[in-house]
Amino acid sequence: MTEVTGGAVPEVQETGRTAPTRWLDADEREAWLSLMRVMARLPPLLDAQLERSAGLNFFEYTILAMLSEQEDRALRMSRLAALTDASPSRLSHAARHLEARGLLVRENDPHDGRCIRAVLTGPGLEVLVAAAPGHVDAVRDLVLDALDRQQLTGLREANEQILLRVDPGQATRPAWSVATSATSATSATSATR
Amino acid sequence: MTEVTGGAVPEVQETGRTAPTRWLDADEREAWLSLMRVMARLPPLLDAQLERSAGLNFFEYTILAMLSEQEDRALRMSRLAALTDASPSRLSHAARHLEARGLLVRENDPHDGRCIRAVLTGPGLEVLVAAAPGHVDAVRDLVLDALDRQQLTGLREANEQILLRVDPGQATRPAWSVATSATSATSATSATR
DNA sequence: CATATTCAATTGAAGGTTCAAGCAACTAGG
DNA sequence: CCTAGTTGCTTGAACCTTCAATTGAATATG
Repeated sequence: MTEVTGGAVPEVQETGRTAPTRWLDADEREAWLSLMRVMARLPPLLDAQLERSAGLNFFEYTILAMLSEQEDRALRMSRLAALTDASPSRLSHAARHLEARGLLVRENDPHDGRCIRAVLTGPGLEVLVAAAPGHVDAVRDLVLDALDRQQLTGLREANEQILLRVDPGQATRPAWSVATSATSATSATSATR
Repeated sequence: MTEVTGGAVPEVQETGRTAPTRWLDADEREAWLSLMRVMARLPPLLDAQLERSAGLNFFEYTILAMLSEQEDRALRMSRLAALTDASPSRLSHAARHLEARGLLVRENDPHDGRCIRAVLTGPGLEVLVAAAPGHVDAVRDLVLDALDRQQLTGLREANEQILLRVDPGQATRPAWSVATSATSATSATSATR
């Protein structure tokens, strides 16, 4: 069988070059394992909650939330794809579904014939507003309320370091400031102030 | 449009009950957003690296890694599903693919006619061993080497708190101890000590 | 011992994501 | 201009995951 992560093992790399390959020590393994398990278990739970209570999956919810945060409730598809961490193709398929349900419409951009603006409809906003509280509660129950302020900061700091590697361009971050969180978006609800 | 996360908004819950719904403050939003983005971007990158270099996806790699950590290179399907955070169905489909490629075999468990033991084959171990270094390098590049020891601990602590909520039974944790990380497993390679 | 229930695993269909073209509309070079 | 190349988006096929239904084996109940 195997003792794990101990000795260095020269091995062929992806590129074909040889390298030492540093295996993981105990701390690194525990940290990596915990992240793997969160990544595996959390998204299905959020999906399920939204699916049950609003007939949306997490990705569809995020799309509507992003649109609701815009002043004109609209975004170009390419920008929307970046904000939702989705490929153009994935967004295009999802937008077709949402459009078929009347939750958004797509229209040509007058400034650039190539671009298409996705616009949140009234019914789309209604569905989002109805789904938001349950979703926020789920995020609280599963994530935020499990952490004290220090742990919250620790989580954020680590994840932001990781994002520097994983998403070097930081393409997905909204330019203006911060207001990207899919959850927050939803408060499109009431607080118009 | 919307100012976000500010005011409390009475709203109907999933269960139909009324509740205040505490929106997210700035720190919570930033933390949650960073986690969402890591969950969205990291898995595809690991998948792509493994797919290119070994013709495996992350899930298939994890299956082989889990098996390689066992003394007899075998696990019952249900146990394997728990260890890999997968549904029985998902594992069954994946096992069929891996078996078709000769990387594992499934045989009846003599102790319980209902159970099936998945066993890693020689070629399966070879594929895993060939894939391991590149995968570990990717995990280092994208995650571990982005963090100092304190951040690593912070990440782990927060994720373990989250897992207490997300996976109350802790069903997926290997009983014996720690050696679950998919990455570590791979060192089945050399270190037999 | 017959029957009902639970458990382990599989199956096929439905739904979502990725991948590799492909099609317009814009832009730059000659 | 006009041609070549780039950009924004869509499409269909292949792939993977989920969901509901099913089989067979073990266990519990009367």
